[in-house]
Amino acid sequence: MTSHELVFKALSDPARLRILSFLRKPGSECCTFEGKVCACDIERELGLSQATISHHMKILVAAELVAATKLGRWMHYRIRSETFATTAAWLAAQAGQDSPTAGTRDSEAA
Amino acid sequence: MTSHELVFKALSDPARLRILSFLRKPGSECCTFEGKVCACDIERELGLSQATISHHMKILVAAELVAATKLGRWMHYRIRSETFATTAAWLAAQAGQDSPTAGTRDSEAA
DNA sequence: TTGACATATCGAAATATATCGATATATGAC
DNA sequence: GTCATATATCGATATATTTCGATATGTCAA
Repeated sequence: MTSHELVFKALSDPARLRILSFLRKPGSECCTFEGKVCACDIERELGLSQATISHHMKILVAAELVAATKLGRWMHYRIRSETFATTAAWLAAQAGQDSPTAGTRDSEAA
Repeated sequence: MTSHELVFKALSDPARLRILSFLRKPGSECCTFEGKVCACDIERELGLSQATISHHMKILVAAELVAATKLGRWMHYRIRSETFATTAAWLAAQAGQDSPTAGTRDSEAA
């Protein structure tokens, strides 16, 4: 599985999209620190079990959409903007004719 | 399922990524016409059954990543660049602080 | 060390997805 | 009309994913 595939798979689940949205604008919950959010906050926000949140976070971290830091007992998570930007650039290249692999044919008219 | 979710789910399968790549640079196959590619070409290229290709094309069209046109007995497909561009822009907005829903907190340091 | 708590992992159940062969539908040729 | 061909749909199977409760691991406090 390519890295882009990993990212797209990570983005194709509603629970994980909610997690990412929450990471961008968390409330003022118990464990939140410097814009990083702990797993317990996400669990409360999403209303899913602790095991399920842990599973989703693992997928988001593997896709490099989220960075994880352990602070004592707590895991703190934050968005990894670089990955969003890289993926956006890849998609934009797919939209245009600017990819080095393109050029043999015109597949774009509308 | 949101439209972005549909797109990401469509992009998270290796067969469909191969189809999109082929649509961008098809060979000079039998049914290809004006940069549009027929289902039989994709079937030959991917080495999957006709039923499976039909299934994947339906998903790509539903996600609006591909446009389909019926020409006689043939379905002709082409990339829909707008959707790639729109999705790229959405991802870029997720990466930055420029979303109107953001701003209450700093979730970006690296 | 013991106890409490945050998170990870395990095993299982429910649901979704990818894939195929078989068949149905639609279109062009005759 | 009948036949051949291109694609769609159906039904089945294999695999993957989401979710949970239970349990393990790791860390802090006393």
